[in-house]
Amino acid sequence: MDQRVPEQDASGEPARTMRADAQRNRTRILEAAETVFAAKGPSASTEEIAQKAGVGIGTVFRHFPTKESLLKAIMNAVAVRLAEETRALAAQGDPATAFFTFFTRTVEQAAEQKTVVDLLAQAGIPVTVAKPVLALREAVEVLVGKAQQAGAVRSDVRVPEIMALLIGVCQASLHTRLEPDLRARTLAIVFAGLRPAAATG
Amino acid sequence: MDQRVPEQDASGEPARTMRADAQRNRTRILEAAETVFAAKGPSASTEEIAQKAGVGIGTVFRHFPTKESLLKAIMNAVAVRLAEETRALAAQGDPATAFFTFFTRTVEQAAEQKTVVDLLAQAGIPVTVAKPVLALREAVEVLVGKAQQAGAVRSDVRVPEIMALLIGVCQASLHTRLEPDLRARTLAIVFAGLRPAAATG
Amino acid sequence: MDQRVPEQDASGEPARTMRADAQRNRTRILEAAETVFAAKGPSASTEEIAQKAGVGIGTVFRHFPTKESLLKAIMNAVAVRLAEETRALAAQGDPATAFFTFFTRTVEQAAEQKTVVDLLAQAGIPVTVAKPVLALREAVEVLVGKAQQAGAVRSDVRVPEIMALLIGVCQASLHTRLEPDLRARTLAIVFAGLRPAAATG
Amino acid sequence: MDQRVPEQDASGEPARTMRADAQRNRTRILEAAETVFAAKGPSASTEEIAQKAGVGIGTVFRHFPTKESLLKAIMNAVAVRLAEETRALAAQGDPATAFFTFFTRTVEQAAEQKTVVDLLAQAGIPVTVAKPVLALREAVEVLVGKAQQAGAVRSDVRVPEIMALLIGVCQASLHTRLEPDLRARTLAIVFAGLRPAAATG
DNA sequence: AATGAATGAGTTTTCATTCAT
DNA sequence: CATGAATGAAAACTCATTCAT
Repeated sequence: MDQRVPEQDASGEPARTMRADAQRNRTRILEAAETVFAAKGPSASTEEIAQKAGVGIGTVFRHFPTKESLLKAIMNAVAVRLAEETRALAAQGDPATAFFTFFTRTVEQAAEQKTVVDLLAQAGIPVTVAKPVLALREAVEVLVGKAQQAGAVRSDVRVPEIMALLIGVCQASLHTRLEPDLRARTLAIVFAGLRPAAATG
Repeated sequence: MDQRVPEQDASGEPARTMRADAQRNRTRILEAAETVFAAKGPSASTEEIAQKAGVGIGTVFRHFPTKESLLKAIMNAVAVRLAEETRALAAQGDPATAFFTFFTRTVEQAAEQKTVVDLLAQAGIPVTVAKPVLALREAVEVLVGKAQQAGAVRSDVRVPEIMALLIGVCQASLHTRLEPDLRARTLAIVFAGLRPAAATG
Repeated sequence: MDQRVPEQDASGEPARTMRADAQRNRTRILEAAETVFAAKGPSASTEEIAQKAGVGIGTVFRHFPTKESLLKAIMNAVAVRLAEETRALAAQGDPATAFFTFFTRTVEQAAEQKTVVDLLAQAGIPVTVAKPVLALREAVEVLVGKAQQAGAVRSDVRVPEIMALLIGVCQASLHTRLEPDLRARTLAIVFAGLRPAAATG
Repeated sequence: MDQRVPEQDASGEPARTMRADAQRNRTRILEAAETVFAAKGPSASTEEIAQKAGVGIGTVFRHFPTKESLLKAIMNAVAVRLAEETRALAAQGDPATAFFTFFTRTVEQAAEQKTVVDLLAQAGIPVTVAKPVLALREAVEVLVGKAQQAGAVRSDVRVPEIMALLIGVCQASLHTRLEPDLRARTLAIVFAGLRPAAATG
């Protein structure tokens, strides 16, 4: 009677084999959590998330025994998505542009998503990061590497400081709340700093 | 018969004329609050602050009728301090260096002080900021102006994006927690982006 | 699988379909609240009510998100009860007696119940009263109308002043605390004032 | 150096011999308390009273060691005033009218003064009433006695029920908030009940 | 004697987490 | 498994009362 689903995950670590409805609930909770946390930050109440997901609060806690675990799960989910996008960009044509496009796009998303910022903050710390977050980090490394080979990014900069800048601008973007113009000018400075001196002169 | 103290302020707006002991307590509360908020962020409990300040909780609420008002007061206090430091730097010798010194120093402080970050976040938003925060903003403007006249900063960058970067790097610094090396490399990129292209080539 | 109870209400507005235990708790809270408020007035603490009801304080606030809402709920509950009693009296035999019986009985209850008094006070004010309180007001109107048709109450008195007197004597009764004799003499005066002059002479 | 004042009291029990300024403060506190309690009921904060009186809160507590004692003091003060007015009415011309005038006037005052109501409530209870309140009670007795001798009030009614009615109508008047018309009709019923049957027919 | 700052117990309210249904 | 009711430990805030100035 229990229709098991082989787990496609793509949304956090747990879930080995799950009843179909449980799987469905898990997804809905994650989606709701992402929306709510994105809007109100991590202090949003679990109850609200349950409501938005259309499940009882008990169900939320069955899937994620702790609020913190829920937070981690959605970070991972976002990480997976971002990593995918990043890999897609890396696979595309122009290596010189790809990295800057990624950077810009990420900051734009962050302007509306507290979650992305927190996520990136985690990716910046090399300790105890879950696999999906590491995957993101690696995808970025690839992107940067190609950009450097293409001469679009100075060869002496390394990934950690790029992540730091990415996080920083994302967070600043959050606070400056959607001022596309200002965002562009801020990015321009960072990009100027990343490009080889020759490329600017 | 009530020995009054003329109030030196430099630490928040209120307090016209205050009994000496009240003044003392107010200061201790602000210090405690700064420490605690710096360590745990604004969700730290008022009770803890009272304890650290060595006063009853009622005393905290007598001085700051709302948690938010306490938060604002310490933001202002930090702003006053930062603004003073900034002005001092501006008055000093080399305009070409002063701005970069300020930027670096502020980021270093932020690495340990959540408060500074939140404060700067406020300074970045031009809406309804208290006077001390505005004062800080203006002090930065002066500093940047001088650096531009000295040819140390590109003349087309404006203060808002500089504030955005400052906030961003401060916040990133908070998350990367005390990695002086990484911090230096991150700043190097930003500074490279700020300097005129000619200066680099 | 959640045995629902169709709700008989008669005790406040909310609660569409409720789990049996929740229904039980709701009732117990209302009873406790009525007792406690009756004894100590509306400044009694919610905690005490929770204790008397044998539930955690959280449960009280789950059912009544505000102290005020609890207060309103019990007023409504009492109103419902009073209105029912009043209608029952109106349906009974002698219209000439029914009204006076109602008046006397209500005052007797009030002698022990602060709540009833406050409730009646509400019924006396024609502004924004909840439905149950209005229902009570209407039930009284019927009762008075019949008494007037039976010639037991002067035809020129109207309901508002009767409510005012009812409230007044109830409140006085509260303060004079259980002096049945004095209560009777007080009511005698009011009743004499309500009866047609002819009936007295 | 201490200019003592022989105490004219008229405002509560304490105060044997007092420095002139202390006496002044005491009076101002009582006045402020009466205003504030009248407006907000006994739950008004002592701090507010101190402020309105223009004294420090410590001063209030020096004069009235307990909030309750302050409450009692102002009740007494009002009682003294009422008793005086009552005696004045008794001394005047028409005994048949005096009592009804007193009743009406008192109710009118009560419509705006919570204090008067609470005071009268106390007067209704024969236990442990302070002297001034007793004085009021006696003044009313005189008034009623004269009205009865003049045949304006039934000879079988006694003071306690009259006090009960007075309290009741006062309180109702408080709740019905200043509806002069309704107040008049309510009083009419009570007065009809108090007058001898013959007088009505 | 006056002042007003300090105190801390008490009150309302929220929310993560558990558990009976 | 799902549900949502129950729980109770905080947390913010109030206020009568005390006490140093």
